[in-house]
Amino acid sequence: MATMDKKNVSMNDVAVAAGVSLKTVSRVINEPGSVRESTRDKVHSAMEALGFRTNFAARSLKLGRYGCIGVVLFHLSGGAVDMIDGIADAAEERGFALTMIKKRAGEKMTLAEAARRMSQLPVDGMIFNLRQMVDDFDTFEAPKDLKTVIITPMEHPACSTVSDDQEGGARMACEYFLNRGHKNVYFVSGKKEALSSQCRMKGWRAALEARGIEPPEPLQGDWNADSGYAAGLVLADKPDCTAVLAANDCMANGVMMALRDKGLSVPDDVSVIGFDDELYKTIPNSILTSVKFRHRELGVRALNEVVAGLEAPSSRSRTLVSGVLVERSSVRDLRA
Amino acid sequence: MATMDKKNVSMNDVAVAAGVSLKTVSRVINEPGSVRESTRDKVHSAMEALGFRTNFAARSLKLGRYGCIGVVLFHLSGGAVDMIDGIADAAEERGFALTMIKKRAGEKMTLAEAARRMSQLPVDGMIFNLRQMVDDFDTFEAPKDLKTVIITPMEHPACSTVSDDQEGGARMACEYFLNRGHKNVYFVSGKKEALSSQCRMKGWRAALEARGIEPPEPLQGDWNADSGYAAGLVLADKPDCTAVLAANDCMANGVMMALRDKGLSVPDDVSVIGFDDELYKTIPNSILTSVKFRHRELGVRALNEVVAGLEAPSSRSRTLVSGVLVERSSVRDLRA
DNA sequence: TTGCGAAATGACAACGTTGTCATTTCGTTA
DNA sequence: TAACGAAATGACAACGTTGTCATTTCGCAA
Repeated sequence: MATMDKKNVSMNDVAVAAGVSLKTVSRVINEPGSVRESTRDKVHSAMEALGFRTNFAARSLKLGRYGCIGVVLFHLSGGAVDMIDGIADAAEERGFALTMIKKRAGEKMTLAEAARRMSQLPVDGMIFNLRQMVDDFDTFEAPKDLKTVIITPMEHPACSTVSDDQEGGARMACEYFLNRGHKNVYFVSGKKEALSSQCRMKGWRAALEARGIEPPEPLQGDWNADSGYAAGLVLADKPDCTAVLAANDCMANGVMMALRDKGLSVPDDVSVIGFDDELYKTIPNSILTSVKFRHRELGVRALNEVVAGLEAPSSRSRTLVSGVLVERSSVRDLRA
Repeated sequence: MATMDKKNVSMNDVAVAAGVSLKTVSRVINEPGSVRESTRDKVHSAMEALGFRTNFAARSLKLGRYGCIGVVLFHLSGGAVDMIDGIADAAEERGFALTMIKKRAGEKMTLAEAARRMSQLPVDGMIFNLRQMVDDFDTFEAPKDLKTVIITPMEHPACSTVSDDQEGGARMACEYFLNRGHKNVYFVSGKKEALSSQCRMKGWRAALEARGIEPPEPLQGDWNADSGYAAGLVLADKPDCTAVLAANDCMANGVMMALRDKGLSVPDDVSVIGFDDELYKTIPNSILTSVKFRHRELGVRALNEVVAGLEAPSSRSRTLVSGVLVERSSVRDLRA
């Protein structure tokens, strides 16, 4: 509606239109209480008429901060949606926006590169989502003035980290088996480069060894049902196999289908636990007991950790978000 | 290593340290060819020693652009990961970062609000991901200087839109049935507020009506397998039901399980097609034929559309990304 | 009405970069 | 060596906002 000659409407334009000074316009925006109502109205009308919007660059230049948190996606997988959702919601709540960059498919990216790129963008702090190992993990030094949080199950010497307690979740599942009279637990892994698979395997090993049980050779899967099915065929022939822990629900389902095809029943002959609790979405009346991680919570924690550390970027903490065992009927109690 | 007295190292600091002028430092960064090599080296050393990083705010203030594209997530669901992945990759390739905000869970957000918030952030253009209807959709006017692309199956009077061809995909699936001798197709819908479900239903209707077939009453589902199972139980009792189109793979699987439990075989007795082609991840040896949309491609197109329109924000286009029918064996050819 | 303190408003510099234009330095030819 | 054009470098303003400090206006009591 209004005349639109200049490209961008500045506070000065508003000030002239409203017949007040530049500073008064600034005050109307940032400290409205300190401006007389009649003046405020004039300014508001002028802003409306001219279609004024604060200039982000000028504002942050003056303030020395952006109100944005950087997010680097090294890897974007299924569970990442909920995590991003958590990050975004928490950011929203605390008045931050997100600035996002991503490792390009097929390209390598080190933490140092990611940090260098991010630090040229509008960010007050940053979150790295790191689900696979990266070359310079141990040697990486974060910019001293930019709080950096890494979402990863590994511990970092200098940066704060946040992670699902993958290891604890796996231990919990194993103990659930063992407490119900199972003498051993077989394991089907995910893709071997995935840290979550590695950690789940580690937790499984630890739980067995804690009870003096020698862990059997783990079966290698690739997250998908077919690899679980293949593993299930192998396991069906092992007479001592009464309990199987699969590194995700899809493979767990593959295992169950293979067992069934081999004439075995779950849970009567073999008990199974998976991870992620998502099978119920795809399988009606799903019976699979599963370890569920709270990815959303993970994102929330990561963002809060960054925001909390904005003033003290070199602080360091380690947060573990515990998993939950969602019980259904795929585990038999052998003591009964 | 270097002394760190000031909070931020500016070009001026570098210039002093290198014994050159401010402008020369600027040139080393932006037009290295125009600076003598010996000078360039001095400046580079100084930058290194002081840990200089260009100040985003000052730079964009001067340039009048940010190199960032805004992304508003009205709704974050499963398929969104791949789309975000596509947006992020395409952005990366074209040298843009992403600025992201999200509708808060449980809160309403209009397009106008989203645009107002985004236009105060560092963005040169923006993408709205809109998978449900929003109050001000038809009346919304985008900021005249900010290219706006909406990812949505609906047509917008003023903004460019990008979408999967949901309707076309559904038509394609129906015709696939009809061309194989089926006389009718039943439909199981997703959540009714979801635009994708609405469009899939619309395409299904259109395909049947185009052949003079009266579409049967659609069955209401909620995307999950259990609702598909319930629908399957109903359909199993309909003697004229030889073909079922389910609005996603999970429900399709539910339908198939119900049919099986009712003693019917897929595809011998009833044929089934789903959407999204993701069942194979969860079910070993999956037989389900499914319409797959290229979400990644969708994201890439959306980003490219924004970038292409940066100079002419008021331009308007409509992009449809076609789906693909992934054939497996869940459809019987009745003509054989 | 005058005087006074408080409230409201304004003038100006500064944030760190890049564009414009002027100046210096260099390499070459007469 | 002098003179010249090209290459390299520098001085200064400008982008649009906010902080500091000075000035004006207001409401109220004397």
